[in-house]
Amino acid sequence: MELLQLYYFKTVAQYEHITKAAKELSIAQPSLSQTISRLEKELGVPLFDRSGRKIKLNQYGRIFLHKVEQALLTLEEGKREINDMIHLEHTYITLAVMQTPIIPDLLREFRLDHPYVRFRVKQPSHHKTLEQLESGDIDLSISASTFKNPNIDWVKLLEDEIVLVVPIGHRLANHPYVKLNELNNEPFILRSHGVFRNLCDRFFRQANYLPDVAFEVDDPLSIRGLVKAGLGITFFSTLTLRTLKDPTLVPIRIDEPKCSRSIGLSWNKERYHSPIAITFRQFVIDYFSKLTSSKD
DNA sequence: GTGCAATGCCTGCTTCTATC
DNA sequence: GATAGAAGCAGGCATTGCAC
Repeated sequence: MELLQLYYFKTVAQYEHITKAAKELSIAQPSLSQTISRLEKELGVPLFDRSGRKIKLNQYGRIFLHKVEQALLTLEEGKREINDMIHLEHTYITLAVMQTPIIPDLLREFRLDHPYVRFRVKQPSHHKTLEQLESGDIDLSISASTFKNPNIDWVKLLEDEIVLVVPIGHRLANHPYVKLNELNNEPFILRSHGVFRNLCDRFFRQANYLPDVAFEVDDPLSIRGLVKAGLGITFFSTLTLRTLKDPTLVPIRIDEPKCSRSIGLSWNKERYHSPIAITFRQFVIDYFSKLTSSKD
């Protein structure tokens, strides 16, 4: 069995059409037909059901295709691993991150010691992040989400407290603590959708409190602007507030319910990770560990 | 009639083996 | 170790057979 046969089989399986697959592979159709026949002969079973002019992957073909894809992927990863060893200075790390101002600081610190590393930073949805972790399109994800997938490893980086934020001079600005259900129709400015909005809605449900959502905004900068303009109050994570360092925004801790989220690092343990991606992974864990201890 | 998969035969390349 | 011939194999062209 040869690698070429496997590439050819994969292409035919994708198209379920020998002529189109041959065109794709830039070889003659009879040649491809024979290659598939030889492969089937070697395996001792047909990989396709032939019906007239049509060929369709059968149960053996589907099982074999799955194994072939795994084998070809492993070889690709092997090539990538060797390439990484040769061209360390051109290594890319692809990162999915939540919207938080701490990420630029994290990347800046890492690049002080590793200036040759290039980053691709994405902000995909929860669903897309899982998809791309599975496919290996992203190396790591830093987010408040966890993924229900046995191949995805997750490490908690920190517990990020969520606080209420009011503008300076607000009637609540002098309160060290508040209870959510004691807010008395304060207008809220919230994200229109997404993970953080879902989190806020969960807090409201826990407090059995129906909020007056005056503004739903996509952009966090706009939320900040609206709060500063005195148009409402909002939730911020303490992590975000620490990096914002904005004296016109007053954080108030929420006494009830307990409002926080777990920020974690996720990666696909079944996929190949370049040495520099593994170095970065450990750097992120250490960075957040230091951040947590400095906060205490 | 047309389109498509399969077959037969040929060519060229690679690998193996024997010989020097 | 180098070289020449044999064998095996992949792929191309021409063609066939079959389904639509």
